[in-house]
Amino acid sequence: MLNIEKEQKKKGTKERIRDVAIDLFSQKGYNAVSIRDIARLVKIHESSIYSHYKGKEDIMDSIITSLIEAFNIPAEINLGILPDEYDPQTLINDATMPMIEQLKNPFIRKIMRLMCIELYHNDKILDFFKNQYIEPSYTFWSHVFQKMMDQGYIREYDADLLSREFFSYCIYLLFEIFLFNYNETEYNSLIDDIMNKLSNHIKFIFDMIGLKESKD
Amino acid sequence: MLNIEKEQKKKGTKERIRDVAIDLFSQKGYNAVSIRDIARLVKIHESSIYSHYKGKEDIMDSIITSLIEAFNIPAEINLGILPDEYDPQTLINDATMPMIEQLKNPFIRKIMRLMCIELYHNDKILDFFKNQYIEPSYTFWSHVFQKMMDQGYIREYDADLLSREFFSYCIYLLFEIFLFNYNETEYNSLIDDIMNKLSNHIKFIFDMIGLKESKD
DNA sequence: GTCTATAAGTGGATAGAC
DNA sequence: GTCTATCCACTTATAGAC
Repeated sequence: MLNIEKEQKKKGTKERIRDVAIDLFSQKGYNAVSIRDIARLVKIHESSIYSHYKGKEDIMDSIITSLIEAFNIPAEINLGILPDEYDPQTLINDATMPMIEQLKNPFIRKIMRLMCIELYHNDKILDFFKNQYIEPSYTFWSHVFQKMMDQGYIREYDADLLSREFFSYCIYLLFEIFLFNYNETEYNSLIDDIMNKLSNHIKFIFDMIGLKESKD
Repeated sequence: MLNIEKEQKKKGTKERIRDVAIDLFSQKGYNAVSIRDIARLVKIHESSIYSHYKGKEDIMDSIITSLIEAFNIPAEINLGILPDEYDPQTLINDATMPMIEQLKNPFIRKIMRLMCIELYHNDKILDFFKNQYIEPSYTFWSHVFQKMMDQGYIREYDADLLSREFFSYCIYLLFEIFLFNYNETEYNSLIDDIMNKLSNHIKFIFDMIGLKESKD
């Protein structure tokens, strides 16, 4: 029992260190934050951090693991989630909603912001972003558009190009939010703004690629 | 005469410091580079740097001035450069060519990379990027598309939205190049890749917004 | 303008008492 | 597991000799 208590206390501090580190790293960037800054906010001595982590980089590695878990992207794309009969616009809305939902979670916001900020400086983040986030998304959307074409919902067009046209804008929005329009205190209006822009983008794509008049 | 010689020598060192700083900052980021790193490469003592700049931040400020000068964006948009009769695709190509040309200049590449990397960490860069680069570009392209509509080259559509659809992708490409696909040693194939993607994007926009069959 | 010398501070990290 | 004490490498920056 006493061991379990100790274990929980230990685990608690370790997580507090990680959470404070996420706060600081996502605000100031990895390089601008010191072990001492973290220790000060956790309210333990800086040397105590080394009882939980090997060092500063070890904390960052632990955060990156959280990042990967938070996104939890399946290795293989499950296209079974796409019903055979479905209104394209609704489908896209449903598929982009998780992105909006993620933005409402402050932990995810911090961790996404950290990802954007440290993308260039951290090889592990870069690898995750390129190979586990961007690339599978392009593949996913390519399949979605191909399916829509096969079912006659949209005009025939290169599915990979369509996927790029659609999803590149989503990544652009990611950078717009976290690199050059970030305001944690007003994230509600920020989310409204993003939803509005995303909605306009989807509207544009379907105004252009939809069947409408041209089918007759 | 002797004064001029001294002046030139002084100016030479000052510029060498700035150039080395651009190299290092754009590779490692501002925080990861020390005055000593710069002095070592310029082959002067670190203290000598303070004869030319007030300190590290002063060097960065000087670089930001170069950045602003390099882009040299006019305060007011000159739509006179747009001829009245012009093939839309060619017009867009001509207007995007300067972007490609800029990428061929190694100095501009470094300074753009630095801009992307330090966007979040540096308020002056952020201000330049948002207010002097992004915003005027959106306005410019909005006017271009409006003019095309007025002349009947493209379908009627919200010009601001079209501008966003077109130019957001350009900014996305900027980040793709400098944040997550950068390779200075193979920048030739990189430029080919960018030209290809940009060309596909322009093709997409005009496949969608062009008159073609629908006018008949 | 460049150097030496040095100040004064911050950084990450470890040893050992409790 | 947390603390005190300490190390030492590295940082920006200045004063003053040449």
